[in-house]
This record gives sequence, C-alpha cells and structure tokens, in this order.
Amino acid sequence: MKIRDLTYFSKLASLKNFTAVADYFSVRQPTITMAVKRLEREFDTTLVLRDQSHQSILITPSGHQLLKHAHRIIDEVELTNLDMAALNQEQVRFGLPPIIGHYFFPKAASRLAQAGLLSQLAVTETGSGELLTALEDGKLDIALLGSTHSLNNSLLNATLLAKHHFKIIVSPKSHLASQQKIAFQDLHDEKFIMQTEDFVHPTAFGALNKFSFINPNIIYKTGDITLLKNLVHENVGIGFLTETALTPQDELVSLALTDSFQPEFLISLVFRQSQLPSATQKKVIDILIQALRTDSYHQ
Amino acid sequence: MKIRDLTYFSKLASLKNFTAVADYFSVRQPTITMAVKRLEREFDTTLVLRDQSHQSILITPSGHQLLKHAHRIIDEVELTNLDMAALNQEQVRFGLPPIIGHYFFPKAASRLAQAGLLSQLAVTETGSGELLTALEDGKLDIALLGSTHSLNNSLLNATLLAKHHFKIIVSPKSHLASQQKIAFQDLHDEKFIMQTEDFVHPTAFGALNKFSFINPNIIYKTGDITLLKNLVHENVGIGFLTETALTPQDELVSLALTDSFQPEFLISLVFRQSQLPSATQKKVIDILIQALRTDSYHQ
DNA sequence: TGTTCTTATAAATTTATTTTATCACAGCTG
DNA sequence: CAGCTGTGATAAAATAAATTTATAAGAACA
Repeated sequence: MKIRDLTYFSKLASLKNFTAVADYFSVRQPTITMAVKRLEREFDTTLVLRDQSHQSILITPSGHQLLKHAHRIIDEVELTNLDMAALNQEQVRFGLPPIIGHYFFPKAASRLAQAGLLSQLAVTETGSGELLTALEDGKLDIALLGSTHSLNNSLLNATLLAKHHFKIIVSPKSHLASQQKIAFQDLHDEKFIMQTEDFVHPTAFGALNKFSFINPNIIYKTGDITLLKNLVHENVGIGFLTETALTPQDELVSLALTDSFQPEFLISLVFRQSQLPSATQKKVIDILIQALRTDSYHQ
Repeated sequence: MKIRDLTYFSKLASLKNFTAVADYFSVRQPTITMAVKRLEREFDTTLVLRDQSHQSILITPSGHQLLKHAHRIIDEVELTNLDMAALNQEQVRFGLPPIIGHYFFPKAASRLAQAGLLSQLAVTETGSGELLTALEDGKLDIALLGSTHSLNNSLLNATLLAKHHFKIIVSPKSHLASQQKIAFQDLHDEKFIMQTEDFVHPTAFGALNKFSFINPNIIYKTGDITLLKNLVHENVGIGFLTETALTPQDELVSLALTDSFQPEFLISLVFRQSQLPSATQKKVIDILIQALRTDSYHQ
C-alpha cells in the first residue's frame, strides 16, 4: 500500500472523475487508473465501479472501507509534515481561552518573560472548543483549556493544572446577597445571565439543571465576562461563573453550591500525544506546569 | 514519505542496528541506509546518530517525533489490512462481557437465530476493559460493553442501548431487607462482596465512595456473579450490582440508591469508527439495536 | 453518425529502489 | 600493533516500479 495511491483514490472518491484527479495532481490520466488498480489488486477487491451508465463512478463498500482508513492515514501524514516542520521553529503556537487568559495565565506570564519565552508565543485567543479542534488539526502546539471533563484521550495529552468550582454570582443588592451558599434547585425561579456556547459554562449549567430537575430562565447570553459581571452587578439577573474569573474588585457576591454533584471547571495544559515538544515547547510546558499547577494536583 | 521507509525506520529504532533491520526484512543493508537517508532528506533533518562510539545508534529528537507518527501510521495500515481482509468474511468477531452476555444479550439471541446469524458470531467472552482493547486493536468487529461513561470517541462508534441503575443487594435475612431504598453514605459500616477489577462495578463503587466521603469494608472480591449473589444471600456481606444482573429467582432484596449523583451502568454496542461494517455485521448491528435498545433511548 | 467525454491498455520512458561490491572506521584480540 | 570482526556508507549496476505517450474502446449526446 502506497500513501500516494491512497491520496489518488481519496481524491477520486470526492471528484468522481479519473481525469479530474489526474489534473488535480498534475499527472496523466493512466496514472490514476494504475493507482486504483494497484490497490484493487493488493486487497483483491473492486473499489470503484466505472461502467455504471458512464456518468459518474461509484465507490463500492470495500472502497468505502478503504476510504475510511485512507483518510485517517492521510490526516496523520499531514500532521507528520506539520510537526516535522514545526520542530525547527522557535515560535510556539499557543491557545488561550479568554477566562483562563485573563485570570489564570497571568500568574505564569512573569516567569515566561524571565525565561525570554513570552515573546516566542504566538497566541490564539478563542473558545476552548475551537482551540481543541485547532490542536487536534495540528494548528496549535500547546493550549490551556477549560473543560468539565478530563481531556486526556488517545489523541491528546492533558495535564490537569487546577480544579475550580462554579459559583453563583449575585449583585450586592440581590435578595440572595446575604447567603454564603445555596442549593442549585433553589434557583429555579431566578433569571440568569449566561455565557455563550463557546464557553464551558452552558454545558456545566445544563448538567446541573438535569440533576436538579429545574430549568431556570436565561434572559441574556454574552461572550463578554466583564459585561456579564456588570449586568449581574446591576441586578439584571444572576450569574453562573467559575471562581477562576472572580476578583475582589468585582463587587459581586459569590455563593457556593451545596449540591453533592457538581460539575467542575478543569484547567488543563494540553498538547497532542503525537507531537514531541521542541526544546522551546518543553520549556514553556515546564514553566506553565510549575507556575500554574495547584499543589493538590501534584502527582 | 513512504510507508515502507517508516517501517524500516521504526524497526531500526527498536533494533538499533542497520544490519539486523535488513535481515529482519530480508533485504540488504544499504537498503536501510538509503531508506533513512530518504526520510532525512525529505524532512531536512538528522534522524539517527551513527558515529556515537559506534556501539549503537542514537535517535535524535526529530527522530523521536517522526517515530511517534510512524507508529500511528503503521498501526493504521495494519488495521486497514485487517479490515479489508475481514470484509469478505462471513464470521463476525463479537465481544460479550459476562453480565451482559448472561442477562441482557439473550433478549436478542432468538432474533439473531431466526435471521441465521447466531452461528456466524465468533464470541469472545471476557471483561469490558479487555474487549475495548481488542476492539481498538482490530481483533474484534463488534462488542456489547458495559461502562459508566459514554464510550463514543474518535476511535469508537458507540450506540447506547440501555442505562441501568446500580442497586444495593442484600440477603432477605439482612437488617436492611425491609427497606426499599437507601442513601449510599448510610452503608459506611457495611461489609461488601465486590466484583473483581475487570468489571465496571469497582469503578462505580469508588466514585460513590468519593462523593459520599465513606469507605466501606470490602471483605471479598469475586469475578463470579452467581457466587457473589450466593454470598449475599447467605448474608456474608451486601453487594453492589447493576440491575441488569438481577432476576426474581435470586431471592435477594435490592435497594435503590437515593443519592442525586449516581453512576449508571451503560450498555453500548460498540464498533470502530474506521471499520465499515460488512453486510453480515450490519445485519447483526441492526438486530441488536432493535432487540436491545430501551425505548427511551431511541434517537 | 460523428463528436465528445470518459477510462483502459500497452509499450516506452523515466524514476526509484535494491543489490552487489567495496570501502572506511572503530573496537577487540593475540 | 597487525589483523580480525562488526558496523554503516558509497557508487555503480541491476532490478523494479511508476508515469507518460499514444491509442483504443465504450457510451452519451447532438
């Protein structure tokens, strides 16, 4: 099996025309015919039906099976090229979601600056979900990500840096302001200012709703945490926010949840299992872990 | 990049000797030298240091990076070969853990037999964890698996068939036998008969311990559910068991847990994302889903 | 019916890989 | 220290494989 044959075949499946595939790769048409024949001979099967009224080709079930693997192999080959190229690079492509970037990452910034590494970071700032995809696609080297579940899997290496709690935040003027803690189900009649879907907050909020059998009113959604805090401060509604983002300057009251089941805001340092960190990357990773890891999660 | 060069290089990394690799693949030694050179030229880097006191070779950091990808690519190629070969086969390699096999799968067996498919199943019966690995390694086509968390990921396609509850089972002679339900933390002084680690029960039990801040005494572990039931029946201890495995014939009392957080026993039909089911496999999958899926989980 | 668009085939060509033969180097050993 | 052994590199020759060129064959379509 040749990688090149797989790319020819994969393109054939999408273009459905031998000549077009040949043009695409700047080769002659019989090259594509031969490539498909090689694969068909190797696996002793028919991958493509060509006679079918001659309008277009048809991929057989065996063909579809091979395509599934072909895509995985081609993707891995692309990642290989990206990673091998990135190896000689000094720049570290770094993903940072807004909350973690504003309230958590700064604790490590001075140590990175000391080591002369802050300037090497090419930072992408967007939601954790998007960063996760970029990481998996080889577009980022390292990211700090927020999540409710562990991100460790066969693709990604995730080091847990901190587990933060989600809090209920209310205005000092709110009727809840005198309390220190509250059960989530007691909030069923409250109006919430919620984060947009690129935050993990709506997911955690949904899980709490499910477990408490309530469904409070969300009156406004925003991706701007400062705006959210201001709206809560003005008592327009109450908020649901990880303690990560809370500072004394907010002039907000935060209530702990008393529920035994609680989603947590996990902050992890994530990189691909398949990417061996470069020297620079290794330094960044070490400093971030040292500076940001909460003691209780040292292993 | 050629797959063959990657396999040569990968073997070189483990054997650490060009000549030995050549012998392994029944080619001459310069072939290996050339293969490594091709890769080094393609990625414009040094992958292997050969002069180092001439005792053994040394893989450079770039070499290690390439190795990581090489292994992933080689694994995928192996899976491809397995899947393409399995495509023409009538036999379906089917994984079935003991509890699901005894208490849950029989509901589908008659319909499989009707369709003449029961005899096509090559059944492997072992713990869910082992079956999961076998599935990922391409040694199984389909499995029914028990788990506490969803098994869906980038490798596996999992269809949820049922969510069962974990119950506390006690002897009719037990002092708990008059109750219908109980909070887990009230069991802190009880003695438990527990399943061995190849079951999901110890994991779920551990999660409940953690949430309830208790740590009950486990006096015996067994992989034999009938023995476990007998021991509980004789009031040697109490048990923690998915309702899947409970039948009226057991003469046991089962108590529901009242906790708001409860792990669940998920039963899923699982196969690899990358394996396109053969005609026979498709039939088996359809019948299993139709016969076993609990109504509330139709999508 | 001839034109066009398609893929297949076969021979020639080009490119790539492997082998053969040999060299160079280092570590051991008598 | 000379000679043996085991290691990998190199260059030319041989082999193998992929691609191109040129052409055929089939179907759709005007």
